[in-house]
Amino acid sequence: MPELPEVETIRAGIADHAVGGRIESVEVFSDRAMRRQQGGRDEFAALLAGRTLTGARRRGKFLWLTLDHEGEEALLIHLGMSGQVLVRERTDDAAHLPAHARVRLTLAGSPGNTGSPGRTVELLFVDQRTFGYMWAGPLTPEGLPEPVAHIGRDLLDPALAAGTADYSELVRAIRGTGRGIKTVLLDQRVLSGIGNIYADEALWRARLHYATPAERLRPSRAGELLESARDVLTEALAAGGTSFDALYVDVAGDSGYFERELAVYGREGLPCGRCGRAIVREPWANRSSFRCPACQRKR
DNA sequence: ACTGCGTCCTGGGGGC
DNA sequence: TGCCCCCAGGACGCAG
Repeated sequence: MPELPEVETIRAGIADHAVGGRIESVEVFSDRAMRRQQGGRDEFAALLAGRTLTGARRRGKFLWLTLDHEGEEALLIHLGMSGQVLVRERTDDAAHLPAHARVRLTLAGSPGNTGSPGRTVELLFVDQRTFGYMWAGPLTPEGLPEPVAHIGRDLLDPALAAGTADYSELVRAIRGTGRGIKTVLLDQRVLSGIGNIYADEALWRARLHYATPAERLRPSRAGELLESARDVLTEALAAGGTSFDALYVDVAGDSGYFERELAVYGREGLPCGRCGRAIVREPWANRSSFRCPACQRKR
């Protein structure tokens, strides 16, 4: 399930294997993947045709590829819960497209920084559960695609290094609400990139119960939680992301290896790595939360 | 203004 | 063995 580390892995893969390519054709197989595009698939295709991919950027779970005439327009990708991006040699046989292929871009020119110029590759957006989408359109003056304009910075953004003004503002924002701390961690407007898996992992590291009212955290405690979250994201990124059922793969089709590092998520009944108590799974906001009942008490 | 809940979707797996 | 229901979840829209 793609959260920040998985999306960053994909961003880096696209930078290596697709940026520099010129979009020769755009094939949209699913209107649902175009649901954020006002003008639908025709507008999407018209905007992209002939453009060259100049860079791959990310904020939280949002990934976008800048287009030539830098600073003006971009191709946005959100992976939802099951989205993948595959970049591979172009195949003519449409029957060999993966199941759930939603969009295919054919890239010519000089795609990637490792291959030889003149080859042709395809960038496939594959998404079984269809919560993901693509969108093409203008960048705001801040350099963000319009659907990203309201999304907060993420913990790998240098602007959120500990001690910066933005970091202090983030701590204030977190403590400025009585909502449960996990709800705040998942609010992409406050802080982006964290989903259900890494929220539970960060809370375990910080020994916090998910329902703790955010306003009850002292600034130092909020800071500890943020550093726990930053650590878990960084470690997961180093491992290439988390994968459970092959729904997530990187651009080459390889799965991540962070699953084995998880302390609580998906580990109901297994011993806590700190105290040995059995991890519990509890219904939370129409989903599940995993925690150690001893290390993360409700107080 | 702010919060929280329902909704979209698919296929794998468990239970009967 | 077969069928049905549940479950996973990101982000947004809407109700209160």
